[in-house]
Amino acid sequence: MRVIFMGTPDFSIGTLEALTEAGHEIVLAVTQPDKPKGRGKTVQFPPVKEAALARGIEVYQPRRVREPECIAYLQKFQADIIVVVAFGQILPKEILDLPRYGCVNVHASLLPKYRGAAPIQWAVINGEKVTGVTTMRMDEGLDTGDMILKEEVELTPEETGGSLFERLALTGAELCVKTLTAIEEGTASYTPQNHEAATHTAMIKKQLGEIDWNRPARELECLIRGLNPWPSAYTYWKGKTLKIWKASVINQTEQPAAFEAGTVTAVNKDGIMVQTGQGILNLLEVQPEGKKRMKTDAFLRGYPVDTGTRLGKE
RNA sequence: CGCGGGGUGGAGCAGUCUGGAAGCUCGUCGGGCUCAUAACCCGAAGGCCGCAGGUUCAAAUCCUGCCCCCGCAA
Repeated sequence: MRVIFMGTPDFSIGTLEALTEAGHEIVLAVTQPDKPKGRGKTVQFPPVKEAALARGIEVYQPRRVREPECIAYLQKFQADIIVVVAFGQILPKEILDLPRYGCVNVHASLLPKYRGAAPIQWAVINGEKVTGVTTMRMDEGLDTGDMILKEEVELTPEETGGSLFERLALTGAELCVKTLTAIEEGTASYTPQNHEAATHTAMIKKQLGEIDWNRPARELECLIRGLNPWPSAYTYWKGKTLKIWKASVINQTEQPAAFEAGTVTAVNKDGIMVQTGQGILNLLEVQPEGKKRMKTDAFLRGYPVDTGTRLGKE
């Protein structure tokens, strides 16, 4: 099929590649405009742009897709279908109705759960056991379209936002190819979502990673995994930020907390034990400001931490 | 030219301001003690102090340029 592909981050690339390999003709890749990023504020291409250019695919980066000239431009390509994977802009009805087969979206959750911006990370943060990918025929709502295919993926106990991201990107790519095949063959079925059961996720903000030690250790451990590798969970130590990359929950029976939340209760080769609102969290991998991430025992060589130290904002 | 921290034996750090013997906590190797140990004791190996140039009798330390890593911000 003649496909217009819309996407922006790394997550989208797998699908772009898979569609190409499946023999579809990507006639245009639409992605967000270049933005100054990183330390030197240098302008960088969105990942999808890089991938598209590497394959000789034309790239289009409209500020707003709903502008009339943008719609007119897209129309010229006479695409059979538009595939949208984490594009980052809302599509107006004019575009949704443009191609013969409409617009298909690959969403990284089991709809109708986790509609919205960051379904992958939220699934980890919330301690879900299972999540997945859903393809749907887009309508004007936010992830409200009729579902076409769905595939479940189980989370591992060590799952991080990053690892799940990679797995779902692969799953999504395969599922998207299957979806197009079904559409092309006329065998696709469209299942309306149960809107009553819908849940929504907010965009991940950096501040979400600031650890509130009053929360249960179990929740914090999920938060740490979900926000790894971006934007990471962190606390404060001696006035500087200390990122927490890996931690484990120490089983603690009904004993009442002997320390205030955020207090280091013990330090040894196994890690740094921190009192939380419920249970002890053992810090296994950390990163001081300006330094690389390191195992806790390495951290302790150069930065002695005493029992009783308080973590968090002063 | 967005702001800032850092590059010192295998790891993490101190030393740099106030130039003048390479240090700390570990790891590794050998030996000892011990029923035993991630414990303790003794000993050893391992560093062009990111790279290049400059100042100086003398540079990890001061000056100049470059490379690399990282935090914030976006």
